[in-house]
Amino acid sequence: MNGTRIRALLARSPLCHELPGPAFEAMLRATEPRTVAARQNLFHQGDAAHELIILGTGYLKVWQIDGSGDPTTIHVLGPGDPVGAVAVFRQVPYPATATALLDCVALCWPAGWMLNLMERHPAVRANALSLVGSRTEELVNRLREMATEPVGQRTARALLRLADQTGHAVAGGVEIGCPLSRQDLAEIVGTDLYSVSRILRSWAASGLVAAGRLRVVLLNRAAMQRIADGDD
Amino acid sequence: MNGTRIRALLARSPLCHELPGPAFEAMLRATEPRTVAARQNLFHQGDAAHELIILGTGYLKVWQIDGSGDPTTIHVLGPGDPVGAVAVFRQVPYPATATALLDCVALCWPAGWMLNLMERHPAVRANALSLVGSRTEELVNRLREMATEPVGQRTARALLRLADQTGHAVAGGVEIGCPLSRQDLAEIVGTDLYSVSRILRSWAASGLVAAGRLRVVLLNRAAMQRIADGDD
DNA sequence: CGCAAGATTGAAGGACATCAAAGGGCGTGG
DNA sequence: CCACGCCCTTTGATGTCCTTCAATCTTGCG
Repeated sequence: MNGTRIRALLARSPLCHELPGPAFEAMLRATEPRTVAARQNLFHQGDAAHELIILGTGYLKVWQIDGSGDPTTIHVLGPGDPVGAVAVFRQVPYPATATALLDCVALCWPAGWMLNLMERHPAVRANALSLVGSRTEELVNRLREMATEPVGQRTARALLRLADQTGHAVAGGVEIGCPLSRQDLAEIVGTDLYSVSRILRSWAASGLVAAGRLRVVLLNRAAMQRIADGDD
Repeated sequence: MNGTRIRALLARSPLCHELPGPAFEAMLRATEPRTVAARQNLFHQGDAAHELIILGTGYLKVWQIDGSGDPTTIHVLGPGDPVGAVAVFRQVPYPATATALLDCVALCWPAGWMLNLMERHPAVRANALSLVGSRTEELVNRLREMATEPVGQRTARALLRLADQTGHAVAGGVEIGCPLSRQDLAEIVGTDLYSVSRILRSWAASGLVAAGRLRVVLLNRAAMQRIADGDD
């Protein structure tokens, strides 16, 4: 990842919005890029939040494991997304584990450096607040869906979100941009891999999606949206 | 609610932590207390967030309704808790409805006044950030529980949270401090009132709780904690 | 006393998780 | 280059937890 691309990425990052020029340049100079191979962890649930991370390239999932060993995926994040920023700003340990779905480049800043920047530039804190706010809003939606909607509907929502976030156009539809197994999808939706497999299969049969190994292509967005909205 | 009590309440409020004395006094002077009768709404999903609210007395629930009319309770809030603060700071409409469970006194400040205070005092924004952060952490936990745990376990967790938050000691146990019907509990747990009724009844039979009309008393906290932890 | 709101209980059915087994792709190493 | 093995995926059978529907009971209050 070269300097020009990093600059462009950072300029679009929610944390740098309305950041004064000199502060932005300082961030650019201070970044410590780090590569993480697919399936490796960027950090682990319980680790001290030493550094602020903005994902440069690749995709990762942020997930938690509960008392009985059941994993749940909280977020899937892509280029430009801050990772674990809340923990850094609150100065608490990471509440979840971040695992690379693909080889990733992570832009890192030491936590102390970033807190210092925040003290000197209110815009950073304002951006952090608005970032956390929008994440919270999404979590509330997920919670409501989990509480009230059946598995099929939640799966449709997950695919639509992933398509918006990571999708790229292919012949006839939009392909989810990161490799997700049925198990991965199950951990996002809150079910098991068997249910996901059956649902995808039935949608494939009716031409809604094309499903392959670690791969899903959305073929009919409108119909998927209707399912997500509960208009079975 | 008299001035002394308001002062004490505000001093303990997470939003006022480390707020300079003069700013604190200004907040005290600027507050516009408002009473809200039980079952009335403080604000409604979609309303413009034109005031910041800190609950003075009483309890309220913050809830959303989904496309098919199914309600979900996001939070139960009590004295000292900010209500809808995220929407005010982000300057977006309230994403949920706040309904009083009891007669309430709400301390209100015009949104503009509060945003101005925030511009002048970084501590306010810092407090807002840490508040949203902790709410987010709780939401993530709720999401994980909703995704992986059975109804009984989630109900146990809800009762424990409510006891910690609103409970007061009574003969033999801790009584939940706000009146919640089986339907209310169901909307918190993510199930229906019939399941809640059956669960509470079976727990009452084994001496874990005492359940009455709009009333639950936790009689055996340790056993309830074991259920919440999945050690059936 | 009677009504209304809340709570309980039973019966029935369905959606979904679980268990078990077998069927593909893909990379790797022989 | 082929074959082996691993991981991902599919599919069937089975069971159960939970929702749904319907009816009755309880409690507090006007």
